Amino acid sequence: MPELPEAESIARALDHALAGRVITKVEVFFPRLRTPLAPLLSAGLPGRRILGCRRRARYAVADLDDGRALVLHFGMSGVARVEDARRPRRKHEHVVVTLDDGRALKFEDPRRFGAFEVQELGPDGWPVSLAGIGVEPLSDDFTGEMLFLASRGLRRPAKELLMDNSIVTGIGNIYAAETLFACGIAPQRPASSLTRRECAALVRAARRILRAAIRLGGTTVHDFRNVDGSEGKFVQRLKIYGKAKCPRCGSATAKVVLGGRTSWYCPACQH
DNA sequence: CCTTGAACCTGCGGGC
DNA sequence: TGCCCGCAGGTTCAAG
Repeated sequence: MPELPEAESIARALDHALAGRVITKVEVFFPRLRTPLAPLLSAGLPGRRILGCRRRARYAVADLDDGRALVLHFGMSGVARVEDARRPRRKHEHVVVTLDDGRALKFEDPRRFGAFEVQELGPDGWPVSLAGIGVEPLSDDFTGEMLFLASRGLRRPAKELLMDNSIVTGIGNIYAAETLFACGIAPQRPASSLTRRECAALVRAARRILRAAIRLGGTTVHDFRNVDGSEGKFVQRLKIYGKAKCPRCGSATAKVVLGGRTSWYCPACQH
């Protein structure tokens, strides 16, 4: 479900809701998500205070007062909620972390592609499992030149370049499509065919679109919900993802499957 | 190394 | 109404 703007919205809301709270109880209701959940039960979490929550890539990282962190990934259908602990459990609520204020952090994920782990922080201050992932698209490290260099020698489609987490993190199927449309670049163009100028334009467009999406609380197409249950309003700003007609020229959009993902584009505007 | 495809899951909407 | 098919904001691993 979430790409970077959705994960950012969740992490900000969790920071507000969880900072300063002490964990009183941890329950799991399914053996595993993407990884086993049993380690949560033997991690000695009750009594630990949560310092705050931040985001890296599509992960929400809730720091604990003992140098470890809760690391959440939302897969395709994961939802985090903070609500009254007495509220009855939903069908796919797999993890419930009860807090000292009578509320609970609840992780719901029907498809179970998500993850909920406790991890040590590495020397860089981030959970060890996040080492080696690509640059943050909203950081100064994401530049046209960097993207251009990464694209050299790659025959893979330009869209896969934008979605490759080992290069740049957090741009998923929706925002890759929107970024390519904004730049007039066809998603199936080989990455190696991108010019310096085009890479610079892609970087500018991606940053602008991601920032706007964060401002609107992300994009809700199907399942995504913010921590308070609200929907992401950027869905109203989508120009090409899921659209039948191009908003720029009015011609019918086309779909192509790249890397197993449906990719919308305008054959008239994107080359 | 690079690229592709499959695997991991449930739910929902459309067609018959 | 019920069944089958295709499709959904992601990640990872194996094989060519």
